[in-house]
Amino acid sequence: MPSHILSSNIPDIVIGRLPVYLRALTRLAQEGREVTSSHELGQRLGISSAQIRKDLSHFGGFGKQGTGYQIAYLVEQLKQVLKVDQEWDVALVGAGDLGRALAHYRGFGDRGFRIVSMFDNSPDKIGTELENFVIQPLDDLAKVIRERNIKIAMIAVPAESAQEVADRLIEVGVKAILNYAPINLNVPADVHVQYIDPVVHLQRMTYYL
Amino acid sequence: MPSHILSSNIPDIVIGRLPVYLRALTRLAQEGREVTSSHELGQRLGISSAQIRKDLSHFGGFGKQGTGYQIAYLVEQLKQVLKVDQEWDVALVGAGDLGRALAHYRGFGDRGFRIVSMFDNSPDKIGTELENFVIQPLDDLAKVIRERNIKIAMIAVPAESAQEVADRLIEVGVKAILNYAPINLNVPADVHVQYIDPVVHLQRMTYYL
DNA sequence: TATTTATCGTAACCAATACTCACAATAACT
DNA sequence: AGTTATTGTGAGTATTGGTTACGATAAATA
Repeated sequence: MPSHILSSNIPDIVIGRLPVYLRALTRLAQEGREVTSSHELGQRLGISSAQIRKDLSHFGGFGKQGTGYQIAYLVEQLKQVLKVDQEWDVALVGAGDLGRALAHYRGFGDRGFRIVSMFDNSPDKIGTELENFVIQPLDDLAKVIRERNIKIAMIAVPAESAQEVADRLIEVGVKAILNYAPINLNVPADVHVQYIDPVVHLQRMTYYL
Repeated sequence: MPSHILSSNIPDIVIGRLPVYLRALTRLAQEGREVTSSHELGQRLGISSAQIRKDLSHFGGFGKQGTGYQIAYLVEQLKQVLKVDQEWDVALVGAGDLGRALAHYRGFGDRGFRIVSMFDNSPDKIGTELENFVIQPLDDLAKVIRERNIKIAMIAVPAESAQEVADRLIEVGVKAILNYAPINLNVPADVHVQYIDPVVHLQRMTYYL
């Protein structure tokens, strides 16, 4: 077992690829495959086989020379590394079109996440039932998140209120935020943020057209 | 004017930051500000001022020593660089929860994009009116995209059909794809893809929790 | 059993590059 | 005229990201 497992100096870019590997492997498993190789996986993902082997080797030797990788086993190991071998409770703030689409999305459950509560401050939305929970007022946010010890939240509110929502989330212990609001958030160093802004993503491509 | 403007060897990572600068600058303008500095912008975005100046210098000198950057002018210039000083027609494939949320999203118009047609293959969705267009059958995809010369598409269909949809889009000339389906797409080198998978983004953070 | 083929894990290497630092140049303000 | 603020960029550095190569191992085959 490599010593650097604990030292946590593994490049972010490597961590960033692991979920993609995991997704592809899960899909392979769904297709009925039991074994794969770094070559095959690389081909599917447009990544060199060496890169994949090196990335994985940061966390241990998951394969067998001559044979390849047992898919089920590798999936299990990657889930452990990414800490998604458990189910995380997630709070969702904002019940607009996007918030509701996220609430309906069926893809969270089997990949490690479960939306357990949803907040909005619009009177006509509060109290509405959606999936199996009720939309709660923003004022209950602190209480609920503290009680359930929620560490992950998704922000789907307008840009104007996003920073304030983030501040409140962080104050009560949230450490990871998936931000759909088209604005940069200022957060302490120990809080992680991922941004999803379709326009930014589109604008990253138009340059090359 | 630097000579390397044309040579197009500007690192992707730099291009990737420009939309974020643009977004922050637009916001500053909305707040009524007229001038800003690399320091201020950097502080807002958590980036060093030197980095911002260097990024911008790839494309020309947009600021004034001693004064800073005229926000309106810099916005205009960045839009030009990113080619979003025009409005791009975008096709949207998939009219599920997510597709409909995207169709309703008001944030595209003023940032360079306009969804002009929407496709689905479910009989009960085809023909439905949504915003100001009618959901069309997938079989019309080629015709419409060719006619309108659409270069950008968003994919919001299940993983199973995403690759096939991508293939059809590419065949009729689409060069940029924003893929919401949780699967990797195989595309030719001249086609650009950006991925949005909330679960992948969440899994990139759980590692650090 | 010996040989061939497939594949992993990793050491060594290389090159890109990403970012910082420092400073001259310039503008505005006092 | 002097002070302060700020840009644009040249130089330098460290990172690091990725490739290549190869020994080790496993399975298949002759």
